[in-house]
Amino acid sequence: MNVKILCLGILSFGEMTGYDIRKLASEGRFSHFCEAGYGSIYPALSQLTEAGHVTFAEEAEAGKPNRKIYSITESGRQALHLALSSAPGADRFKSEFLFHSLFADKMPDDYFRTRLAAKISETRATVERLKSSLEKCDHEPSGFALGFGVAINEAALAYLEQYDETVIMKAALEDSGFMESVDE
Amino acid sequence: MNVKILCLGILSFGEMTGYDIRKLASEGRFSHFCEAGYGSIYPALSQLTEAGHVTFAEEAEAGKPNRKIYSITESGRQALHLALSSAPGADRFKSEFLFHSLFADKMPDDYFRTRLAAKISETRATVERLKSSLEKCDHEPSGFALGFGVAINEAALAYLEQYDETVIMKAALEDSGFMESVDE
DNA sequence: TTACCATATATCGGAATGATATGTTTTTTG
DNA sequence: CAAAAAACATATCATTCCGATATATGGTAA
Repeated sequence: MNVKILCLGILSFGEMTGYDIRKLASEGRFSHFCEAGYGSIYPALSQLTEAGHVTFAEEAEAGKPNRKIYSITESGRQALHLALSSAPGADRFKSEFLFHSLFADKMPDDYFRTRLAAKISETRATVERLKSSLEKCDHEPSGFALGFGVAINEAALAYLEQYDETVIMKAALEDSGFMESVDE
Repeated sequence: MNVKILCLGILSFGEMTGYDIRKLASEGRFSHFCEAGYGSIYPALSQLTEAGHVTFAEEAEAGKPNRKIYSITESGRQALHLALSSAPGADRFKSEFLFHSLFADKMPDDYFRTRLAAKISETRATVERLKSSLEKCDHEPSGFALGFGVAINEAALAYLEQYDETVIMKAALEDSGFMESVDE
């Protein structure tokens, strides 16, 4: 998901600074399906300015250095429209947690249980955050995207919680010496 | 998710070529939570060889150019263990589809419906693929990861299908002129 | 008052992405 | 059966992206 198109898309909702764009993209209401840091946003905005797809008004208040408020141009809207016209690339999910979990059997006993617990509370927090964003949201397309986020995170949470219970049960059975008496 | 650690992790399951690693990472049973192409795997393997974390046996059969079968070394296992010891980074989900969907109301009528339909069949295929992998899988940790993939993709599918129905209903109502008669 | 956090811009090295080049073997299909 | 397509296998390269860091100010909490 090209950062330039991402910037154009976000700016199509209203003018703002590069700082604001980063906030929306990596903390705000778009952050559950995209990600972009300063290191990609500022260069993207420079290139977009050069190409005439955005312009900025420099605000030079007393003391404060400079504050560039970017806004999308007509040519920028056309570029965005063009990008939206071709089919979107495939979704991609990356999970270091799942990667780590592959080696659960080669790591200390508490390894997986600790990570699972952390993941559960993290996911719970994500669900809460997305739900409250969804409640406040009056823009239908954003609501659709937020709803998607809620749906998959709730499913993830349910899966992890269910797994957690079976793990706890297993551990209890092993501790009580029940497994050995059955296995051997 | 560092490609070097990814390679070490995959090689910890058995020796194989760079080609095989790419296949597992971007088509195989790990591909639903990671992604790596030749452009990152081959350099990673070179660096890992230099560092002594992997070694390779060059197979020079008649005609065939070269086939490097990589295997992890003891130092590689230690490096992997070390990487696994620190907490995993946050999961990240990127969706061009959701990004595109943000602009549904500014695009032609059939725009969103077409993309939604495509996404639904794509997701259905993903669910099927993951489920069949899960059935064949006898490695418990991999089963956990696959189960996670099934869970979130099934949730995504359910969400999209439900949304699709409401979209179809709305379109039908609008076409029949029902909406106008109510709205005005 | 000292530290810390939010605002805001910007750069830089290292890493990853995506496409492409090259060449062989195996499989499919007309 | 031959031609075409797909799979096998390594490798590089330009562009893009990531993560950390530098800089500077104003507000707020310890």
